[in-house]
Amino acid sequence: MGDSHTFNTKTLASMFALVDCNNFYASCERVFQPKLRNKPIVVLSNNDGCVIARSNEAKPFIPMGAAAFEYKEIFEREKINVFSSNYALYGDMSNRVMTLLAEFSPDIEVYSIDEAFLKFEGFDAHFDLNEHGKQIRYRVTKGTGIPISVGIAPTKALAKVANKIAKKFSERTGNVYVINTDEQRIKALKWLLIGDVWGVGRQHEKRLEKLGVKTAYDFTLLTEQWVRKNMSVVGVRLLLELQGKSVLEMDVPSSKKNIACTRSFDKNYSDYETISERVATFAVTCAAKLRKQKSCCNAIMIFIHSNYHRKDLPQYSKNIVINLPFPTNSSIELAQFAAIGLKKIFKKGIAYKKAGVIVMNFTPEAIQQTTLFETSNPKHKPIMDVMDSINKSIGKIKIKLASQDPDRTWKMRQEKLSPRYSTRISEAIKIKA
DNA sequence: TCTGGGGTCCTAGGACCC
DNA sequence: TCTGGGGTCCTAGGACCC
Repeated sequence: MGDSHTFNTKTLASMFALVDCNNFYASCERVFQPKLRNKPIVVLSNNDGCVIARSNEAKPFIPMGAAAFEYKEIFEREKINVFSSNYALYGDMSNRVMTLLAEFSPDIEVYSIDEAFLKFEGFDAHFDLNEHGKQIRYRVTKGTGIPISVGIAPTKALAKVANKIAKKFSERTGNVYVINTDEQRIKALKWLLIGDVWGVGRQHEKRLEKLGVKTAYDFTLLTEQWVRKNMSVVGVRLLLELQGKSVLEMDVPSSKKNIACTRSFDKNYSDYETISERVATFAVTCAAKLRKQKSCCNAIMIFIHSNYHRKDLPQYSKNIVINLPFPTNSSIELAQFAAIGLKKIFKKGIAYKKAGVIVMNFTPEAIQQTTLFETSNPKHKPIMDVMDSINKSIGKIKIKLASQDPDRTWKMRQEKLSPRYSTRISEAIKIKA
C-alpha cells in the first residue's frame, strides 16, 4: 500500500530532475578500458599539476586537488591509474550523454559538462517518478557507458539534494532518488550538512554555523529577512527552494558573457618574448571563441602571475583592462591590444608561472556599429573566416599570427594522456575482424 | 622541478545627469 | 541649525558554481 489513495488522477505540479555523471572524467577514461572497472583512477589537470577527478576507489587515498608530485608514491603504492586530462574526449562524451537525456524531456538545461536539469510537466499522480529515473539511468548507461545519478524533486535545489542522496546511498537507491512528500523533504534536509548545500560556500557556511545552523533543515527555519540581509536575494531563492517553493526556472542557453583563456606554464618563465607569445596565443583563442558565438568584445583583460607557491621568489601579480575603441573579434586586433596591455604590466626579473587573457563586455557581431574615426578593420573579416574554416577542418590550431611562435606547438605536460578514442578515427579502438 | 581553468550573479558606492 | 532629491550607469569586489 503506497499513499496513492490520497491522490486522484489530476495533473501534479511540475518536477525537476538533476542528472549528473558519476566521477565524470574518471568514468570517461574507464569507458574505453573496461579492465579498469573497479580499479582506482585519477585524472590530472593541465600540466599534470593536480588531481581534478577521482573514481570511487581512489577517493579514500587521494584528496580533491591533491598536487600530483606529492602523491606520486601513493599512486604507485595503491596502484592508481593516472590520466592526463583529455578534454576532447570528455566534451564528446558529454554531448552523447546530453543527447540521450534530451529524449526524456524537451525542457533540458545543460548545467555543466557533466550535469543537466530536466523538467517534467503534465504527468498524472500515478506516474512513477522513481521508475522514470531508473529508465533514464538505464538509457544513458547503456548508450554511453557512463554511470549517472538522478535526483527528482519539486524544485531545482531539492533535486540537487535528492541527487546527493541517490549517490551517497547508491546501494539502497540504485542511484535514483525522489523527494516528493514533505516528510521526505524534511528527512533529507536534516541529513544534509549546511556546507554541502548547493549555493552555500565556505563563507556562508562559517557564518551560518556560528548561528547554530548545522543542517539544510536548520537553514529553512531562518527568517527571510535575515537571509536577505546576509546572503542577498540568492540566499532567499535558496531558502524558498529548500522549503519546497519553486523559484528557480530552467535557464535558456545563452551566449557567454565573458570568455577566458588562461594557463599555468610548465615551468617559470622570466623573458618577455615567451610571455608575449603566450599572451598573443591566448588572445587568438579568445577571438576564435568570440567569432564562434558571433560576438565582438569591447574590453580585454590581460594578467600575469608569478608562482605563488614559491615563497622564496619575489611575488608579482598584475592585471590590466583595456577598453577597446571599437568592438572587435579579430585575432589580429585582439593580439595587438593584448600586446599593448602586456607591455604596461610586464616587469623584469619576475619568474612568471601563469598568464591569461579574458575578453568582456560583448556586443553582437551583426549590429557592430561603426564609430566615426576608429573601427575594426573590415578586411580582417574574410581573413578570420578563412582562418576559422582551415583551423576547423584541420582540427588543431594551425594558422597562426606572426606574434605566435610558428615552430613550436606549446607543450603541456601530458605524460598520461589517453588516446582520443571517440574523436579521432586513427585512435579509435581497433576491432578484430 | 612540480600545485587547474573556466564561468555566473549580486551589491554597494561613486560618477554623473536633470 | 543648516547643507535637495531623484534617477541611471558603471565598476570593483565578493560570493558562489563545476
